[in-house]
Amino acid sequence: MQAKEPRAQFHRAPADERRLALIEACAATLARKGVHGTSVREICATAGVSPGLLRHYFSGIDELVADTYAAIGAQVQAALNDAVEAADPTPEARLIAYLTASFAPPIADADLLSTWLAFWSLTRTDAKIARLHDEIYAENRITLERLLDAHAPGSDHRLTAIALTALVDGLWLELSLGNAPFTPDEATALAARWLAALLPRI
Amino acid sequence: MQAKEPRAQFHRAPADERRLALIEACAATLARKGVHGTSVREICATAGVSPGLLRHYFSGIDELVADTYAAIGAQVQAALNDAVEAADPTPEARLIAYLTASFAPPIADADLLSTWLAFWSLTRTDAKIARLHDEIYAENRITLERLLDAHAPGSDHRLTAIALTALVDGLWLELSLGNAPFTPDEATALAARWLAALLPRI
DNA sequence: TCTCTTGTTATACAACCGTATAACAGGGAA
DNA sequence: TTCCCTGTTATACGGTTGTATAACAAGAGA
Repeated sequence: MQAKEPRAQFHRAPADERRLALIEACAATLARKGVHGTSVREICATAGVSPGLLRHYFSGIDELVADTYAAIGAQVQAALNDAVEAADPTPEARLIAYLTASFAPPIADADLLSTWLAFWSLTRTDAKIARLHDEIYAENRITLERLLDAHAPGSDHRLTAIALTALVDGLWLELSLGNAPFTPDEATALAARWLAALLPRI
Repeated sequence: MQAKEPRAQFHRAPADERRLALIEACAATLARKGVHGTSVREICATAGVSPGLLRHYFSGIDELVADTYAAIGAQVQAALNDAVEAADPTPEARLIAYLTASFAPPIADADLLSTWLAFWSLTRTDAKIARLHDEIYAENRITLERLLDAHAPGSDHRLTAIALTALVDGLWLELSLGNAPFTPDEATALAARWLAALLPRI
């Protein structure tokens, strides 16, 4: 004699709220389970929602992943901008703040890196993710070039921005990947040193 | 009336050869299809072999992926060492050769990066991959420290090695990810500049 | 030429995948 | 309080996943 299970209770949420919850669950799942372990069912379980609901808000899992990349990218850029605004208002302090924010929370975060790595790897497979990657990195580069121009007006900062981004990314990567044989403070000092080498005092 | 298909022809290969073929097929599949698209059947199809054979040489797909990481890691390290040996025998030339080899084939390669990104992302999920990552990066760091010590004996090169590795990794990443707004030559020049800044002439 | 080992294929299996569909019920509108 | 819309759940489907198993045949040894 099998008693029929009653249908689970639920509550109706505003569309924005549900979309955000699914995006956050997607990011968390990518971080904790990797690309391989991220499925519709896993994401929806994390969001505390039945699997079918995903397709009520997104055309499919690929769209959710892309939207998640866009959201996380905007979130990182916002954290970088916050660090700049919180710094002393001199051009140099703002520049240093932008560069070294990557070595402190919320950017130096193991889960964020895991999610980011998943996106990087998808870049080679998924054309939409690749396009988002280009947009996100272009915006980051433009912001950095603007800060460089405020500090040392007039010259072309394209290569300088590339050089700084590469070092910061490399340090952030090893730092957040775990077991890195250096501290955030050392990373900060290296970034400042690289900046000084690239922009010698006139 | 269905004619029974005859069983496919095959030839028996030495164990080493088959293992290598499967490892190469695994790397190629990770590069072209990503983690998501890499399955037992896909790998074996690439290797031109029936799906069951994978488990004759490896305990499962996870072991094959780990062995592939080890093989690719050794291959990269060998390419770096080759570049050093091909350089002029001065300590400085050997050091520069080691650093800039990442911006030329076979290391600056889109497929290699794709595979490498897949491994990076697995680092957070798979403990065996994480251990391999630590070993590979430790060996890379030790080699670099040795080259640094030959060039500037006596001092502690731990942080210098970290700084150089981070910049080279960051440049290699953006370069191989595609659409990078800089050339391999510019990357080489930046690496040399960073080295000069870190090791000022006495 | 024949035999025997074993590398290889073929097939089966349960579990999972993303998606489609229909039944249900939460909760605002009347 | 009642109604009705629709956000949500439940279930089903075909396809794919990793792995287990048995049948087969390649090719070396006798």
